[in-house]
Amino acid sequence: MRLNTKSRYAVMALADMASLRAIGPISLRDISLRQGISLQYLEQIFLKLKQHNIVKSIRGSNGGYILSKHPNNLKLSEIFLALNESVKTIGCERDSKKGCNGRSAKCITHNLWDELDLHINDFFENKKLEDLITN
Amino acid sequence: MRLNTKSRYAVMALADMASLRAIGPISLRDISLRQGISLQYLEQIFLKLKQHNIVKSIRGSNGGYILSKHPNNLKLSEIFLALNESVKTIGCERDSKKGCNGRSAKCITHNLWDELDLHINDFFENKKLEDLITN
DNA sequence: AGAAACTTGACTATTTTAGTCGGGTATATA
DNA sequence: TATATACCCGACTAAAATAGTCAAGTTTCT
Ligand code: FES
Ligand code: FES
Repeated sequence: MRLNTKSRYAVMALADMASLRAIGPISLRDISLRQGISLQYLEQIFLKLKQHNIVKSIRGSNGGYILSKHPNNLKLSEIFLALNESVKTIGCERDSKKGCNGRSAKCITHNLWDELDLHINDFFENKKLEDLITN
Repeated sequence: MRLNTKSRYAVMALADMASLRAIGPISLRDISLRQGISLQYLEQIFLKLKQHNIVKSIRGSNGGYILSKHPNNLKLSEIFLALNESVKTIGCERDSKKGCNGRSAKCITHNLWDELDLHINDFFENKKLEDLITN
């Protein structure tokens, strides 16, 4: 069970931004250099972050991105949501009438995976971006 | 972030066995039919479960598998361990001197993933197989 | 003897991941 | 206004992981 790099890099990049406590925009190029993440990969990631209003973009020379919210107010769950990295340890399609084994009823372990998902989501709900840079 | 089918099936199959509360061995063929899991895939899974002493095998006709422990005493973490399904959401190699970005220091998010791993492992440590069949 | 059931290694199709490539568009500044 | 900087975005791809299947056993019960 592992996290994908997009989600990890997103958190890394945003933590990088937050730790600067900058006023103006921060360019992806700088984040790329500081964090060792491919610039073009960062662009993919920030496209989604922008669509979910986690960052705002400023185009053109001297442009870059700024955080839409104060790090104290940005839950990690919002970041994961933006990247479609849903926690879905479960086997069955969530809305389907059929269970994970193609039968109609929920399987014997269904509730377990539901609980696990909740447990993991709790973690992300209770972590703020600020928490990453203050200790 | 998803669980692989081997781990899910392992828990399903063991829960199936536990819920029978049988005295004698239970054949994979029966589990396969009841739970809708490929017999040959189950064989792969039970090989590992046996190697980790979670089940014992009885060969020959009327053979099958029996649980090595009472379901009340079998933590889910043991099952995941048996299938090498370690929780490793982290980016860097755990023992390496280098961080996830190839640099020497730990990255800004390293502690976060460590905490997440602990959080998830807690869940598995505190769940017993018995918990799946009593409610 | 024959059937049931475990044992094991090798193989493979599919899917997912982790990116790269290439061509844009917008804007600050000289 | 020229130019460099930096965001924008769809398409593509190599590599790895996943989710199995296949084949050829061995053991033991009846
Ligand atoms: S996990 Fe939902 S039916 Fe099996
Ligand atoms: S996750 Fe350990 S150094 Fe980045």
